[in-house]
Amino acid sequence: MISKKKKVSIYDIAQRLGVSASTVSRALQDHHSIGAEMKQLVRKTAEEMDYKPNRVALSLKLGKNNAIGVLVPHINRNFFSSVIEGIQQTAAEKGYDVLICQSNESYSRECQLLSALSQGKVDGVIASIAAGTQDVAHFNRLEQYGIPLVLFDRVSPEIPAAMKVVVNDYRGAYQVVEHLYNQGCRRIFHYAGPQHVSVWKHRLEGYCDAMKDLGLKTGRESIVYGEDMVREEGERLIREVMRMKRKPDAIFFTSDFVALGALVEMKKQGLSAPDDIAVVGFANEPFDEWITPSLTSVEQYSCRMGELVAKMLIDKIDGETPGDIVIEPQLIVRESSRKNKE
Amino acid sequence: MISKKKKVSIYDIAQRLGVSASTVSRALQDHHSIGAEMKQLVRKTAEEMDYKPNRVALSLKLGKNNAIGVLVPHINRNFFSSVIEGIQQTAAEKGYDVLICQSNESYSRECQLLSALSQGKVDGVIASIAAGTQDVAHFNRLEQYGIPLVLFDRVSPEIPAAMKVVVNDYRGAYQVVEHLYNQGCRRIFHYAGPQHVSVWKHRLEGYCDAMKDLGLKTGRESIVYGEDMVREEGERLIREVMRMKRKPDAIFFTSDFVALGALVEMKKQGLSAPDDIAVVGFANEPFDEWITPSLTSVEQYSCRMGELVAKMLIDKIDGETPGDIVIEPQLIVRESSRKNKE
DNA sequence: GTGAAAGCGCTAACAA
DNA sequence: TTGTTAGCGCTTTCAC
Repeated sequence: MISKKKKVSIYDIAQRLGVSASTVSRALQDHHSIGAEMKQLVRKTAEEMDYKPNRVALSLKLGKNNAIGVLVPHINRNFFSSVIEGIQQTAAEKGYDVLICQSNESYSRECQLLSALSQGKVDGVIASIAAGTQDVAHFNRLEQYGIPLVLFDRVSPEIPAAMKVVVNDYRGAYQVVEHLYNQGCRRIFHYAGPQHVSVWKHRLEGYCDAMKDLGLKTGRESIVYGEDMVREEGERLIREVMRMKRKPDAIFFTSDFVALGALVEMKKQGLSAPDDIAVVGFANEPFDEWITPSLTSVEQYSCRMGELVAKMLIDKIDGETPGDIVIEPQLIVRESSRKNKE
Repeated sequence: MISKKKKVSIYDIAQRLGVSASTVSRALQDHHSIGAEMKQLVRKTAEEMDYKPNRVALSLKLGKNNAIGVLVPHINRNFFSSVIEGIQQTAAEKGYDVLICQSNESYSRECQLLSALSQGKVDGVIASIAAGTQDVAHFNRLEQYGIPLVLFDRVSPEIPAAMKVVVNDYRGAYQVVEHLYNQGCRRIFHYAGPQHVSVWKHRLEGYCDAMKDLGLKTGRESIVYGEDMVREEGERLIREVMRMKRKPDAIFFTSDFVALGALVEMKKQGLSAPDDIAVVGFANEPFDEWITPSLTSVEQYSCRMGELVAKMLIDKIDGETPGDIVIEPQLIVRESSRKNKE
């Protein structure tokens, strides 16, 4: 390997030109106190010498990194990678770098990562809380260090200083039940997620209220609590349902993946959706429209969510105090729940 | 908002303890020249004062960032987000931060981002070349600045200094053709991607060689060149195929998304896969096994790829010179091409 | 075993 | 219009 070229600094330029470093610095910043010819000359020389400003030095000096940290449960999940895409987009436009971390849904990992993010590399943090997290004190600590925090999707009321961007999960769930009701379903079950996670809690509330408002009963049997929200849980549920004397005529899953498992198992068991049991998911994963039957779900506008959340954080970094945002979700009706063919 | 607490530095600790900053620094690093009691005291005080080392200052001083830059065409694509997940995992284990950028397949954006990544924030770069890129000089420039580069998946032979991690696309494609041949297909078409992208070029080569070795003809008609490799192109292709006098009995798509479009359009046109036309994709996207018929594809071990690529870059940063890696892909046979029911 | 001082690359008072 | 200087927070030689 040939010589690793020494990086060129403003001092090198200054020396070559016989001026001081500050002149070079100012010229490069287009400072008004520098003459046009000088600016021209400096810029030309910088170009020639292939000068690149050192952003680390800049950060240290200015106390500003132009970087934001993003902490999510998983990168490789359509919802989160879409949000990240949105964050990236907006951040890049505003000149911010994006530092990515994943908690793997683990509380201890989340603590570690937040602590690392407090070590001065980022100007603010965007996060979505891990499923394994019950105590959120570590998030509040961030603000103590003066690092603005914006939460999205999985939020907590116990982090007062954080701004929030969420989907109206309550409304989304409510609409799902209404839709199922309109399709003629009356015995509607709900597969709920762990209740310490905000989104799953709100969806359950939406389900319960809608059922009540429509005069439908929700009993012990009609609400099932999931754990990891993976495909296998959906398959398991269907096997359980097969053993029930009074089967549901619809199941509203709080996750597309669990719903997918259910659809697969239903096929295996000779049950049809929507005719035997209507099925609805949540999150509108891309595969929803490709599977058979295609899966009714709730769109959360994840990419847009990322854009909003990034904009909100950057505004906060700039000293503004934007308000929380609630995104209205949209029910996407597909084959798995459409009984009235119109 | 209450007072933004001033960050505590080693000087604050030193002052409180009536010792010098260097003592504190050394104590914190467990330097041998510091007495056990002193170390103990410093650590306790640091804890009490909630001291967090400033990693920016560290970077500047040491000339080492413990950060790597990742530049991909799109974050929100299963293949890339899986690779990123793998990169993240390994990087985190080795104490590296991960900075994410996306080129959106655009050449000019890729140039900009690489230039930004040369500004001293990262110790090395991992990249996969944008589809819009023909000239790769900007990648070679990185090495001039002494920033190690590792390419994955979409690579180029014209970037000599970069290490590479790729899938054996040639073998993957070759195996697809063999498989289709064994299923009785003889008129096998290939939907190829833009040929300046390495992976698509190699897949085409594998296809051509396999066809030749098996004594099958490949004519002008049998190779179709795609552009953006999206669903719609698959649908379009099937409509074109409908107009042909001699239809293919199999189509090997170089992308699962295009294959998906084809399957959808085939259903609409009343064609069945694999009976009328066997269909194979590439990349083994998660939805492949959920759609009907399930889609035969080629697994690329993307998450593992991310781990390897991160390890390789970090080794390179540490001054080692690891060799290129070729991952052997695996053909996953599913309904869309399985004619002999065994 | 501990302290003083230089310096990583840059900016921004303050001087001239 | 330009130069001098201090300092962002840290490590590390060199001295004691």
